[in-house]
Amino acid sequence: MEEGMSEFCIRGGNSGSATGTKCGRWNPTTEQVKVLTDLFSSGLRTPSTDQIQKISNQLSFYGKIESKNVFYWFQNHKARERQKRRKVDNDVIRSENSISINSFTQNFTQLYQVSEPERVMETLQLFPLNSFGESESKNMRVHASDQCRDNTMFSYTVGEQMDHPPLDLRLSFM
Amino acid sequence: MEEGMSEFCIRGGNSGSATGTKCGRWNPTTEQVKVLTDLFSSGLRTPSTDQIQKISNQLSFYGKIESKNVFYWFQNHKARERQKRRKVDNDVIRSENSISINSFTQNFTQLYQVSEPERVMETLQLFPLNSFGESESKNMRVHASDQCRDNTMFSYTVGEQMDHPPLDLRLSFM
DNA sequence: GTAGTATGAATGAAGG
DNA sequence: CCTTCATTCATACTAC
Repeated sequence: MEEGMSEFCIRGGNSGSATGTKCGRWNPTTEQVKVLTDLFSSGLRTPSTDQIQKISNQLSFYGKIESKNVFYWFQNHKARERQKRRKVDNDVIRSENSISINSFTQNFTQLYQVSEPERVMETLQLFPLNSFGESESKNMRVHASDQCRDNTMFSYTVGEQMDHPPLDLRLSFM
Repeated sequence: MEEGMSEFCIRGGNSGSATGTKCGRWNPTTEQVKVLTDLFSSGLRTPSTDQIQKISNQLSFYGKIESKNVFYWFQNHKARERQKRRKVDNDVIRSENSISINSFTQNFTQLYQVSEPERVMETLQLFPLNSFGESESKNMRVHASDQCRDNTMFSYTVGEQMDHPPLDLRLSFM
């Protein structure tokens, strides 16, 4: 079944991300993950094809990557963020409601901290006209227009350790 | 990437599962494992969010647990059973190719003991301890169609014609 | 204390 | 978007 695995990727510029393993699937480097994460926390959630292309192109500097990897990354990240929030919320609710057998153990149960308080905004210029506050209301989903592919301009620059060209995702027609 | 998920667990109802150690990750008690295993062998393989919540809630009687633990448990258990079965199948094939016939009894049992009826039982009241009865589908997902394509604002659009058909750009770069 | 194994957690990749 | 599968990483546990 798995004979067709094939493909070794030497992981050229890998710098400590994961154990350099033979990969049949994309294994992002830490830099790639950082950039993607920054983009995400900057509000980018569903990049357009153009943006995907540009991001992918830029990230290829750090190692092998394809557009679909970027696409999937955003899909997964978004979905899991949502899923996590949902599960955690429910857990908190449940634990508040339930009797809690051992009292104090459950006292400071899930502090959880859904990561990413914010702390970003290094040098990202983006969204000329859209707040991207990432919802804060737990059970509500309806925030008007999640983010309508409006982010026409999306310029990203890493401030630290510049061994790569700055990411500029301006769309073509701008 | 780390969430701040450390915490420790006192392992409330622990009764001999493992050496009670401080844990950075969930460490199920024997009772919890037993219940989960029972559920699994009853045919439950992919519990819904609702079921996960209930199971988790019930299992919290035995010790600290979160819903994601239940979720992962089922994911892993199912996956590993499948994995095991796959391995067995391969062995069977191999042995069939090489030596053959007389070992078929053994292979037979191996092959067929794992298959299962895939039925979902919503009545998992194996736990007489809590009476909660409401099955509130609190998980309602508004599914607000946040589909705002390009024509969000300027919707004076000519006629009915959208700019383009609802193309799925997923395949464009694969 | 090291190796090996069982298994919790995470995530890339799809499918629908 | 949501769900599921496959693989992999990380760690608790056991045996030596």
